[in-house]
Amino acid sequence: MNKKQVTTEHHHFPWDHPRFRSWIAVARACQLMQQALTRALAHLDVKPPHLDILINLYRFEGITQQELARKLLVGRSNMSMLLPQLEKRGLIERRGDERDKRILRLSLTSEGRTLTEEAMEIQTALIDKSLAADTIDECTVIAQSMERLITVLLKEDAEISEN
Amino acid sequence: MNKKQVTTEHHHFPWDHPRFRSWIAVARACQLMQQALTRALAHLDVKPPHLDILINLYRFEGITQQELARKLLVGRSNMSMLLPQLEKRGLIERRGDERDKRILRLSLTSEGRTLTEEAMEIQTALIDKSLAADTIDECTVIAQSMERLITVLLKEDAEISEN
DNA sequence: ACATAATTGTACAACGATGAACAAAAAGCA
DNA sequence: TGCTTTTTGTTCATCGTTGTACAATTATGT
Repeated sequence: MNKKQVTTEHHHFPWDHPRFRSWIAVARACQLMQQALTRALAHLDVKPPHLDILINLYRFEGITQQELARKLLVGRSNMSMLLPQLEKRGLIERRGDERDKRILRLSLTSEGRTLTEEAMEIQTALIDKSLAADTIDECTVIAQSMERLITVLLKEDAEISEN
Repeated sequence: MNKKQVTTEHHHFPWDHPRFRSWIAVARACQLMQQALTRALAHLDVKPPHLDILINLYRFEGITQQELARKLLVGRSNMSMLLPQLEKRGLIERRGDERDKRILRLSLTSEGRTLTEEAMEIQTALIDKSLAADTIDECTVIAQSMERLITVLLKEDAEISEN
């Protein structure tokens, strides 16, 4: 009994499948992290989607709504819903471009920048605590694996959009 | 210029922070995987939340709605919305427990089991393709890291719920 | 036993995300 | 130049998820 009889395992059930198990863990971890981040940011009246936007404006000043939506992997209509809210709160500015009157260039106000820095510190602290048991090497393995996966799936998306 | 002047890097920006970068990649990968899975399952008229339910009923026959919600990290009301849909489609059954008349015990019908097996194969194939570049060892590193993270955050949740 | 608290599932209102249809502007092309 | 196509952003109807309030049932404690 219990001897290794087969070298090519057949994985009758998905949860016996190493990649499947890994991915399930990744998905659950994401869900929990999202919930934890939502609570951690609540006192700033900022939710994860808002923070995603703010961080990208922090990095890429003058980006357009379209580019922002593409980076965040959401639809343009989503930006059309969220950005006016942030604008009314005085966190961001939307200025029309002179050369191309279709596009709106986005930037943080100084209050927006301050709030973003606060929120990023909270998020960084949460991530740090959650991954505290991992070495930097392990983090690098994870990052590279996920970036490969992102590349694979984005390439597929592009091919689908081509029709 | 460009000489290494500091040995203790201070990570002025989050995106220079290894753990932060790793986590951002994880989150984006999850988003893309969710979208890809939605498309891959569309022809079965099954969406990722449905599949999550079906897989858990496949593994844990006779589970209650409460337990199911806890496993899936969603609210009970969510189950109250989704399960009747699956029941009307003849994929699952809900039977009241005799000893405790509050709870409903869930199980798959034979059609539900068949559909679940089909859908799991699709999901497994997608995961396999997406993680094809990773060795089993790398997958194990990822799974262990994520499971540690899940443990950490679940423990926090429990402490918060205690009040 | 009885009253109170906790658990389980449901109903509903509120919020967020999505995709399709639309208008305005720019680019491509004859 | 004029016409069509593409790009950019908005609006709106729809769907999914959440949290709260509620009813029914069970557990707890005196």
